[in-house]
Amino acid sequence: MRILLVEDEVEMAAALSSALRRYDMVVDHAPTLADAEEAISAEVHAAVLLDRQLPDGDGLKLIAKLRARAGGVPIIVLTARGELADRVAGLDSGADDYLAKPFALEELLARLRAVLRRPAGLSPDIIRAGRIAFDLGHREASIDGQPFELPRRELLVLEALIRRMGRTVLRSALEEAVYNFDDEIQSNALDTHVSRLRRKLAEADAGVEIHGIRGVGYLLKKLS
Amino acid sequence: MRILLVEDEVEMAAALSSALRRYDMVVDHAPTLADAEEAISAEVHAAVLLDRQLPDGDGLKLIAKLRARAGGVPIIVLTARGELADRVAGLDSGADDYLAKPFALEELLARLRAVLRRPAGLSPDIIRAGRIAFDLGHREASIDGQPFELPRRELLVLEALIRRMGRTVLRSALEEAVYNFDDEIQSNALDTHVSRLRRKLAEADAGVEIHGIRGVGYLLKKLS
DNA sequence: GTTCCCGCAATGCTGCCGCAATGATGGGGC
DNA sequence: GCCCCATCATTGCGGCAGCATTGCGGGAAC
Repeated sequence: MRILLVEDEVEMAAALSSALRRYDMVVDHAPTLADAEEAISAEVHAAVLLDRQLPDGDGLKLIAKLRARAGGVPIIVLTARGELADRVAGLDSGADDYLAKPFALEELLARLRAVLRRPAGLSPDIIRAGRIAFDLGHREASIDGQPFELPRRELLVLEALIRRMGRTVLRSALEEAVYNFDDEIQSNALDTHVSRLRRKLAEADAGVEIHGIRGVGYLLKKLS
Repeated sequence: MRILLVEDEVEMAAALSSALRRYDMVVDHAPTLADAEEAISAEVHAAVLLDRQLPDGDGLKLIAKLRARAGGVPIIVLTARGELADRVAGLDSGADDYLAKPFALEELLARLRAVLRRPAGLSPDIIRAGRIAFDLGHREASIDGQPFELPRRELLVLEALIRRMGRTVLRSALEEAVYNFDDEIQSNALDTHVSRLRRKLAEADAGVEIHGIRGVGYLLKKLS
């Protein structure tokens, strides 16, 4: 289990390194953003511990590169800035967890365990299909950077379909994605949403189409 | 996006529900462990928000069941107990994140976003045969990653056969797999489905063939 | 007040599915 | 071997369930 530790303070780095090694992890230590970039191109890591305050910039800048190069590496951001706004920014920038200094070593280890438990190969935050980009984090669709606004239910349909792009989505699964337990439905309301979404996708020339499979469900397909 | 909220305090539950709904999530609310168990057996949720202090026990007890029944559901534990030991216990028991009350709604939403960014439920139940992959969870077949679309009945035949790959499936067993009790059939309808499925398997060059065994049933065979 | 989402119902249509007819195949009896 | 019959395979066809689409009205949000 190889971990990348991006941290400039020598004492902190030494303490973390030895602690992680005690748990049978291999630690690569990078004191700067530049070192970190070199490290991620040379090795594949099981997780990244990332300090925000580094001599050559904010650690968050590294996240995009990590996502691009090694898609699903779990990232835990370490920082002295414990304010709520910062914590939200950390998570929203794509990190998997966020820990404010000072923290107990034990807690870091627990969070690391939690993050490593997750299945390997995370999907990206933004799914692209045809000319559509769907931002799962902020739940919004766009076409060529222009926001593609949809009513709530149609957005839910699109999200469910795009998450399983090119694969069938059972009709029942779609219903569950769109409707609540206590939402009672006695009509073909779902069909109408699919239909209206179809029309909008076509009008916007989105480059995808919704394909219905009789008796089974739907699937989202790239247009050839 | 369907969320299960396990929380007994009515005010807290109401606040969370409305907040989540404002972000276009579909919320099932369970005030007790018993309700929660019922909910997870009835539905598949994209994530679970779990309070620890419930009228009928510690919320952590639910985690094992969630893992057993719906493998990869992200779980966020909510609790008033903010002590370190508790937080570590929460994460180590299999939760994906842990949030101590009181927490800012914004932070919960950010953590939920982080956790939902992960791939939607990897279904481990995929059977491969020849060039075909059959996803039991999603009831879909694919060839070389391309969806292999089939009408419902033919899909059911394929599923029954592929589940017993290389072994004979009694004609009666096939009938049960494809038809309900109250479906009355008086013809060779099953044969027609087998036949049509055969043709499609051959056309798609699926690498398997359906072998008929006179007086007994059928079996699915790899092509040499 | 105005806008627009959403559920409902009516309509037309597509293609699945059951049926039956015909052809093919295999196994047993002699 | 040869024939015969039971069983299976295949194909065309028609009915109808399920899907697609559209207009409408209630109601929520602003």
